[in-house]
Amino acid sequence: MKIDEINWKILQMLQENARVALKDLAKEVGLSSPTVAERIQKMEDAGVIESYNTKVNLDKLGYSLGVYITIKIRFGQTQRFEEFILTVPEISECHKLTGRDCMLLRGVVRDPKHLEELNVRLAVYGELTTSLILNSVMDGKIYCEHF
Amino acid sequence: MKIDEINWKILQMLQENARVALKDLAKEVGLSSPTVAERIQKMEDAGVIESYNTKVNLDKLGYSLGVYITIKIRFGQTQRFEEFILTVPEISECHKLTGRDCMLLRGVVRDPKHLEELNVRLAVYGELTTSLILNSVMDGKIYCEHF
DNA sequence: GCTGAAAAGTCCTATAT
DNA sequence: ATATAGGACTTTTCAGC
Repeated sequence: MKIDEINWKILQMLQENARVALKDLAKEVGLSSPTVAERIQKMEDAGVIESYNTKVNLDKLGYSLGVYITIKIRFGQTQRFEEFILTVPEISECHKLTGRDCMLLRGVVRDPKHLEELNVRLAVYGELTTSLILNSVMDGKIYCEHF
Repeated sequence: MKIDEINWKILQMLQENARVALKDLAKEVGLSSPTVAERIQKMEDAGVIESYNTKVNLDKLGYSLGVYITIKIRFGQTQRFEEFILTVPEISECHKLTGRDCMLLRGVVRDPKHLEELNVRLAVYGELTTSLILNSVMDGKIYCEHF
């Protein structure tokens, strides 16, 4: 799919605020609303626009510790682990990586005790290495041009 | 901030689709549109709703390799690194973690050559360990209840 | 804190270039 | 492929409960 400068601008604005009005997008890029709507529709159909999400601040809801956990899955447990991890509410990301500790998890917990409890649940499937997020310098940047 | 069952439902629907119409939210939770609008406004003001984002599929735009990179920052380079990393278009997340290799980066590149080129730019600031994302089992799950 | 109705604003569809 | 305009729909405002 070809993304011209206008579509990059539209993508940039949608990334900044998914609820922006068509009319404002249209004004910004210098096209009419129907045209912008059509361009967005095409990007959705092509899968370039995957979804419109709302970022919830879990810290404000009492989940103040962010964690990354690597797990070296025990032999033969991979499939069972992948099914299990989908059901764990504390975990929001699970990536299979190259390297020794092949699974990387991102999660959120209320406090150290909650983390310990989460670790126990996960440890069934393999050896864990847990790191706390001390500070997120950047989290979910906007892509607005080719690089 | 107190999040009752209705607000959780609203948050859940907004996380699934940030562009959902107020009218549909209202119908789903059994309240009028103005009430739902007011509840959303309050959650925005309280910082519980942080932002409305659009997820762009970078794979479809030619950036087919996702990577996690840990970097052990050279002594004294932390601040310079944190300023630098904000300007690197390939990197979308940067977290300071507990543990030995204190910075975790998430990025996206076109191909191995592009990755090599990115690594060279980053290696100025410390020792790198790069892992490719082979498969994302889960990426950005929806939180829809207390746990 | 919620509702309902009216006003304001936005979006969609059809038509035209 | 884009623009314009009218009608349809959605959101917001506000008086009242």
